[in-house]
Amino acid sequence: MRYSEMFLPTGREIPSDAEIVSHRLMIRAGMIRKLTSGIYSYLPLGFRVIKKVEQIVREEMNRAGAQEVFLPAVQPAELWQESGRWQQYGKELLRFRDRQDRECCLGPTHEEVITDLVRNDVKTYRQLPRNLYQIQTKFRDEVRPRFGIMRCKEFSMKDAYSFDVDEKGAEISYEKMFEAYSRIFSRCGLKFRAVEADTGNIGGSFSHEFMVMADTGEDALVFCSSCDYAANVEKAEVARPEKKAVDESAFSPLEEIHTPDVRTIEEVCAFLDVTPQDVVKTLIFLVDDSPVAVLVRGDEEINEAKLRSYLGCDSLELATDDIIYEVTDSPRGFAGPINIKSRIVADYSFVNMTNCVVGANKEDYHIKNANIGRDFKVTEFADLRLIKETDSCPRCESPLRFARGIEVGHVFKLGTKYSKAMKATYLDKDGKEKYMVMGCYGIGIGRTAAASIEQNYDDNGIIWPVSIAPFQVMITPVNIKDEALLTTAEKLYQGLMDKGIEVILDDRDERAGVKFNDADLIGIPLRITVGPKRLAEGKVEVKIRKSGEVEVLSVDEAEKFIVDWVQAELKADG
RNA sequence: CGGGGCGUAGCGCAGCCUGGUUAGCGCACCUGCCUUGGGAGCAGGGGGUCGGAGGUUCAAAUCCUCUCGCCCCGACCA
Repeated sequence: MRYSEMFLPTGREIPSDAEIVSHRLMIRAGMIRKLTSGIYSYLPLGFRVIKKVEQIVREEMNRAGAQEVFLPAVQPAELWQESGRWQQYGKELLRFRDRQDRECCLGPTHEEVITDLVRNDVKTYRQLPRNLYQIQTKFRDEVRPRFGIMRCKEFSMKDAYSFDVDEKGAEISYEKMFEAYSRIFSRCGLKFRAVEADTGNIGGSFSHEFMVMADTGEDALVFCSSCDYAANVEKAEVARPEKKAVDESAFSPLEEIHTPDVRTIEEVCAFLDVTPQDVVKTLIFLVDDSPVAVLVRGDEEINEAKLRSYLGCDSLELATDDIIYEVTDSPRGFAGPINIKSRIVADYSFVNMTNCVVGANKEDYHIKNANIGRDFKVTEFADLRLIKETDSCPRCESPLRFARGIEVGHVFKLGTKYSKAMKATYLDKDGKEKYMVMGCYGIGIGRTAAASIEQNYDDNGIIWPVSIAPFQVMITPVNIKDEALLTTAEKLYQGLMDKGIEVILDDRDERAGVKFNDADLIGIPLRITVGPKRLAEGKVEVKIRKSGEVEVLSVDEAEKFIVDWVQAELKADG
């Protein structure tokens, strides 16, 4: 392409509403523009990157035996009612009515549609396994879109769905996708890790997230320093501590203490001169409309994802003051397990606590020397707390490392969650009707592109890996009014295009500095500078964006160098 | 949904507190000259419902009320 003919509005100013590097650079490089909150247009340069990512995804999905389909964005409510998610999904699901007053939604994901499709056309084990995927616009009405296209409402996602005859088959499908994903993100030039993850809204038994390592990532991750355990902190397990023998003779007598206006753990510790390890934190949650008291040691935090998963509930939120009053006969800040009017579940951190401080369920009072068994009963213990730096690996007990990441892909073992709800069955060899076993697999296309920028940039702009670069080469004649320079640049331009190289000829009547800065900003991997000094010797310069290395070559040598270099880079990523 | 901030030219901002010529600056844009290896210089020029509505006033970008939008923090969430 000739730069002079391109729609490529680059900018020098840093957009004031962009917080993270990828967002700023995508705006400045003329890749995207915001239409409204969480909704973006892709300009030609940005769209080329998207297409590159999509192509890599297609190639690897096809290689893994998946087949591409294209499902509707608008979906009828009935399907979602069948799966139960019409109620569960919450406000992120954009619902509306058509002119016949039928309830519809914009698809945030496509389990329902694909399951409906497959149940109608797959009847026998002979038609299984199958894996279908699509690359399509999803709509999720995010509470707070942010970071440009990193978390937006309308976005392009590759979603794949596998259908198998049994768990064993589903396991194989899952492994194939896991491998395909690893290849995809490697080819996109990303440094990533797969981590165990919570299954959230999608459900199912087990999942891995593919995380691009970046400090600006929204997810916190934990890794074992010696074994290969890696997990999202919202999923990370904490080992159950050994239950110590209880010595009831060491129990001190219960003591109710007046603690006016003392509510938080810090206030309790200061007032009673104890440590957070001595205090029981009692949190009241509203779980599918009934209250549940959750106990955790005072220095620990509840992990709501784990709690949600343990309780198997649709909705979970911290209780309002009204509910707290109902359950504890007191305002917020004085809840405790003794005589509380709700179900109690406790985190493992609570197992070995003795003579602890608890709320009295009475305004302005706490109780000292509370003991499980003697003073109250707890029958449910579970791993409910957030992992922290001082914890050790739940698998091998080695020290842990923490880091942040961007979730670019997520693979799920769904089991029969959707096939049961929506009666997706097949007949096995014995003529018996069985539920298909499903998996689903997503990749955020735009997010993958943005994540690449988070990992590859410098003060001057983006540094694309060749595999997803919008163009591979930029030719920069330093002065287009110099006939010799322009002629040489044109010759290179034609020659490289003939060899299948994607190239921009910067034929603008701009000063060299402007062109260099734009080339760096939009991150083209190679730049050929055609200038008078070198051309006098019949040479041009080829500069490698990522290393800054410069090769001085004749025109023919430059062509060959570039073709070879591009091939080598593509091979290295693949 | 709670807390905070911001809406003035394509972008980045000043002016508002303390109302008063024709609403400014930088970048970008157009014309001409000049210049051409890391965002040049000079001269001239175009572009504004000051987010919107209502109100106060002789007079509103400025004060008041309502409203819409955007951003950040939290809550929430693949």
